[in-house]
Parts: sequence; structure tokens; C-alpha cells
Amino acid sequence: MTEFEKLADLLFPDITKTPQDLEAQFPPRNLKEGARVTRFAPSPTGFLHIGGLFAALISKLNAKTTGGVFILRIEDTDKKREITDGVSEIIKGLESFGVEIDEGVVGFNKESGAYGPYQQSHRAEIYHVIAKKLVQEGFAYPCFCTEEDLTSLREKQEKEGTVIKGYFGKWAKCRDLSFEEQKALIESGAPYTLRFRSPGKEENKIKYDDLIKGKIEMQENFLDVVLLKTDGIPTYHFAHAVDDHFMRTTHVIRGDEWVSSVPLHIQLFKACGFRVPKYAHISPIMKEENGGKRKLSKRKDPEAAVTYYAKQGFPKESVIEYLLTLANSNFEDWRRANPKAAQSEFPFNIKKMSTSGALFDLTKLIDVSKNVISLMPAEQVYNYSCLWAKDYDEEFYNLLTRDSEFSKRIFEIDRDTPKPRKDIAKFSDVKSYSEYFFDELYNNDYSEMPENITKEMAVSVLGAYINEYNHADSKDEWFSRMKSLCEPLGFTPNVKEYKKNPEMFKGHIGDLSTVIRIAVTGRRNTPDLYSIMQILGEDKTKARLKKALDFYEA
RNA sequence: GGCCCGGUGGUCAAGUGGUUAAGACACCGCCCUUUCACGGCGGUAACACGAGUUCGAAUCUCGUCCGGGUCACCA
Repeated sequence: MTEFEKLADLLFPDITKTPQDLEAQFPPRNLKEGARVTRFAPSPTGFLHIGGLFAALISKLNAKTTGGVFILRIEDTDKKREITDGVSEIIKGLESFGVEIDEGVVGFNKESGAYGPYQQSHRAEIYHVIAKKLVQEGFAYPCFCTEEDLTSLREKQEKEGTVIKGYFGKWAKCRDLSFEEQKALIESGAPYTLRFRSPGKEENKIKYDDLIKGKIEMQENFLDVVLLKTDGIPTYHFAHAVDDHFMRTTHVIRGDEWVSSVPLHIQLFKACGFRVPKYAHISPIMKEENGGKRKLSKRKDPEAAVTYYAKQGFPKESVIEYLLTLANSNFEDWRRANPKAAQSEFPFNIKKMSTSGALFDLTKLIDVSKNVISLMPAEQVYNYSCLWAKDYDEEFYNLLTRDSEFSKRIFEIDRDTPKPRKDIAKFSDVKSYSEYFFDELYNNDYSEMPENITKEMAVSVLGAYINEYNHADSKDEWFSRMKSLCEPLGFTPNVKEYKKNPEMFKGHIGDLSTVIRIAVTGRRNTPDLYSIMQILGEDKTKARLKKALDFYEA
């Protein structure tokens, strides 16, 4: 028995399983050639970042387009960061954007799949089996340095001006402790971490091919990083290697803050005897702040949280649609060619992802969202609006649902046409878009009336129109009637004619309809007036016209 | 500071030695039009800088500058 093996037994007396047992327990997946296994592995902070959603989406797409598997794993190795039920928040977030989890943590205390547990806090034994093997092979050793030791080490390195800081070479005090020293310390009950005995050399370079960033050459890792913390829980690096190996992840897709640890990760996979997965590092979504770019921040930027979009009333389809435009620049071309195709049909290609971080563009999101909503059937817009209002504007919710048939007709205006209107970008826009349909919200003081329309004009137009109004008119009849009203009142039905000789008329058909429009809706700008009056109904329309007439006559 | 990545209009971006340097959003103008929206047409606006290599550089090389990331018993 070598001293490494003796040390391993001393460190992990209870571990009897072997790496081979784990290999057998978590065998290679039986998937078709080219199928990718991806995963999203957040820590349960109870906060789903838009960048996290983005990474999850990309991972999901990669699995889906190749017939693979998308896993949700929870990285809860840091108790300090964890909050109560942060897991549900993440699952809910993913679900509410339609990013479906194939395997892993699928609900509160619920897992599905044969490669679990999927929550790192439940995988202690698995990590220890591999840690033991590393010790046996000399790839890991116990380190008894305290936090104070490490702080003073850093200070010394600072003072000496060492270019590279960290635990390595002559600084790695515990790396070359003799077995007797280690044994004595362990038996004395001294706390220790387990460190990687890096086989790397400072002067070596390694190369790897990132699916997004391309070929990258970096210095080899030679730092003896911590694998297991004092409490026996693994650090991210170690957990990453063990989990992604035994979950048989083929493609690790994550934020690009990780590229600098790739050399470490590759080394770790190799030391463990694992096959190195493919890496794809996604650039973060940024925000502009006084001329500079910075990552969207959880603390400072409300739009960093995925819940922000729900609060604003952006449909999930819009957020995903926007994210897809950022992900693959040919998405918009595809969308133009396939306006009604489901997002899932887009042939996503991870190699087409941009290598640098995009600024989040709310204006673009709004545009994308208007398009998305304009193509939804009225019923769906109505349902979504109700869902939103129920949570964020109860009063409006009550109005919307009071007479659902009536409300739905509002959304039908100019909808199923080749050129649908694009008034609504988010459901919080619906109230102001539709308020004049509801007496409770309609509060007309006629202040919108343009200045060129005098009181006398308003009175004559309204007076004549009320007499002529016929609710049974078809749209064409209705408009003809408006036109025929023009001449007796000194208006012209022909706008061009008016523009040629403005002095000959009091106004044109547009001015006339403006008077009616403001009387009925209180606005200068609305969708098709005929539709509005039809929806409002004869009584209400007439009452509003009459009320306006009274106002101008007074 | 070391290491890594990146810099094409305000934003997202095509582009891999020869292009009038695409397209989308935003902005402006015109047209359509009963208003608005939609739609159509047009416009303003970009290869960070400096040296090379080459007949020829946004594209290749080097340097400079700027931006981002990372250097924990956090992920």
C-alpha cells in the first residue's frame, strides 16, 4: 500500500464505493449519434437572471435540436448564498418562459432522471468517491492552512510582487507534507481542505476549441485549487467535473466568466480520468451606463430579473423572441420568412452566436413584442391581458372580464388582416389602449380637440351627425354618410382638394371625423372609428355624441 | 498588474483579401390614408488608431488605445 493510498483511507474511511461503481451506476447514455446533453446549473438564490434564462434557452435549444437531453442541476454548495425555496423560483422562471426541463430537478423536492441526485448538496458521497481516488493517485492532498494563513500568503505575494498569486509551488506549504505529518494533523482534529495537486507547469500552454469563441490558447493551470472545503462540500470546479461526467453532459454551455477556469477544468477532468466535454461560453447581456458597458446587475437593474418582464406584461413569447434575435443573427431573417412558425422550429446554431456581449435594448424588445402580439388571435391577447391584469391591476381586470365578449371585440379591431395593428407591446399597455371603451375609465373633457376646430364647427358637426347617425350602417355606408355631411357644413370630403384650396372650406373630412372621434373616445388618435362605435353600441355612442354637443353648446 | 476575450452606424449585426460595406431596431422625410397604427419608398449614420504584408486590407501581422472577463474554502 502506498502512502497515498494510506492517506486516502485515513481521509475517507467510510468510502467503499469505487469510481467503477459510479461508472456502472451512471452509464453512458443511449442516445442517437450527435445528440447533445446540456444542462443549466444555477445556484438557488431565488433569482433568475435574464442572462441565466438566456443560457438555459441556448442549452435547451442545443439539446432539443439534436435529440438530446436538457438537465436542470442545482448548485447549492454554498449555504451562504442560498435562500429558502430558491429552487422553485428558478423552475417557475424557466417554466414561465417555456424552457422545459427534460431531466433533473423538476419541482420542489422533485427530481426525474436516472443520473441524480441533481442537487449538489445530495451528492456528497459521489464527490467523496472521486476525491478518494484522486488522493490515492496523488492528485489531491489535505491542506491545513487556515484562512489567516492564506490571507498572509496573499499579503506576502503582494509585497514580493509575485506576478501570479495563489497556492502553488513554494507557497503551497501543505503540498509536500510527509504522510506522518498529515496523519498527526488529521488525528489531532485539525480542519483541512482537500486541494488539487496540479500537474501543470507555469510555462506550459494549453489550447482548446470553444464552440462560440473559437480556438483559445491559455496558460496551463498550475494552481492547487481547493476541491473540497473544510466541511467536505466540493467547490464549483470539482463539482463541475464530477457532475458533468456522471450526468454524461456532452456540452457545457455557461457564461463566459468561466473561460479563465477552463484550463483548470480540463486538467481536473483528465486527472479524474474523465473525458473532457465540449465547452461553449456565452457572452453576457450588458447594459450601458455613462458611456461604459457592464453586465446587467441583479442589484442595480430591475430588468436583470426575469420577473421584471412578467410585471411589465411582456408575453413570454416576446422575451424569447428577443433573446433569439440576440442568439442567432439570422433569426430575424428566418422570422420574416416564417412569420407564424413556432419558435421551436428555428434551426438554432450555437456556432452563430456572437463572441462579444450585447447591450440590452428595451426598444428592440418592444418592437419585437409588438410584432409577436400583433400576430396573436384576439382571444389570446384577451386571455393574456386578463392574466396580467389579474396580478397587477385588479380594477382593470374586473372591467375586462365583466363582459368578456365585449372585451374581446376590442382586440379584434383590425387584427386578422394582412397588416395587423401593432399598438400593444406589453399587457400593461392595454389599459391605456382601450380605456375609452369603459365608462369607468373614460373621462372626456374634450381638451384634445385641435385648435383649428372652433366651438361653432364642433356644434354644427355634432348636431348634424347626431341626426344622421344610423347604427345599422355598414362601414361603407357609415363613411359615405360622413362624406355626405361635409358639403352642407362647408367641409370637403376630399382632403387633396382641401390642401389645394384651403381657403374655400372650413375643413375636410378628416376634421369632421376628428370631432366625432374626440366626442366618442376623447382622443385624436384611435383605431378605426366605425369599429369602435359598433363595439360601444348605439346607446353609448349616441349618449357620448350628445354629451359632447351639450358641452360645446354651453 | 498577469492571463484571456473583444472593438463595423445610437443599438443588434452580416462580412473571412477585390462589396456602391447587407439587413433589423431607433431617428428623419415622403407616399398611402377620415386620425393613429400598419404598409410602401427614401434618407442621416460605421470598419477605434498607427505601422506593416499585398497590385489591393473591415478582413492577415505587429504595436497603441479603449471595453469586458478572471485571478476565493462564491458560483
